[in-house]
Amino acid sequence: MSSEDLTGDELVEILSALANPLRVRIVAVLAGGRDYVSHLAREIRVSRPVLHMHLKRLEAAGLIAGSLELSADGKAMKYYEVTDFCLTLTPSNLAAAAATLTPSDPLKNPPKNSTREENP
Amino acid sequence: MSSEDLTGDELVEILSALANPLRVRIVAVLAGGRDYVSHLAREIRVSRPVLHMHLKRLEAAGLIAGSLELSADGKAMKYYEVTDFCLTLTPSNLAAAAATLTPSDPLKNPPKNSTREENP
DNA sequence: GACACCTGTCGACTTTTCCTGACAGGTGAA
DNA sequence: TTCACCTGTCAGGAAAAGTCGACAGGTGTC
Repeated sequence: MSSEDLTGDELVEILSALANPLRVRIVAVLAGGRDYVSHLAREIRVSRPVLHMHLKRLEAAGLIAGSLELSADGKAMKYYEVTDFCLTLTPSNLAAAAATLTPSDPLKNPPKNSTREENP
Repeated sequence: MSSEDLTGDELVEILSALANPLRVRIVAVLAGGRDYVSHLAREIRVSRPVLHMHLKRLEAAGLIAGSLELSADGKAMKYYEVTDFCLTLTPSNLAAAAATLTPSDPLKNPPKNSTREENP
């Protein structure tokens, strides 16, 4: 996973996934070895609902990957591990990514007063 | 500016500064050349108060630098330009940064039900 | 004087993010 | 059955982020 292969939106999603101390810590722990949700929650002292949300966010960004497995005694365990990503952030790199950004979301701008269309 | 020189908190600040489409676009425009606030606001179609906030955020993260100058006709112009940063994000890199994170903020956890310390 | 341009800040509003507590299901062991 | 462990989800509220409009100051030109 390299910086050049990403669209601007994907890059922002990755960056906002990493823009949180707790999520950085999650990635850090998983970088030391794969782990399952409940154990990870005890490891970093957070509740499982919170951890579950952050794991989903990290997985959606493609930074970690989860797999549901069955342990030796038949219990379902969801193991997560990091994907070996490598992003390089430089001004020119960001400029290239910005060129592929969604153009300022026409979905959420106009519902205000739209009196500018009659005056080009 | 390299990834290894940063503390975990600084890294999170940089990441959260970049975790926004508008701010990525600001950096992208400034990567093409320095610019002053009002012109930049027209360039990317945002109001000046909004742009001002985002510029402060980017400057606080050390990604851009502003300098107040006087134009030829005596007007005060605040020019911003990008600093040539270069961050590399990898799992091991994040693990190293996580080791220097502020330890989960003891300032904002306890103010819930504290039946043990009604008398400090 | 009025106007156009530049700089900044303030309060109020809406939206998003984050956390909590309680809930649902499942398995195996005492 | 009861317990301990595993999985997931839901509504509710607190905090932060983002946006908007109006305000303050400055300069120079018509």
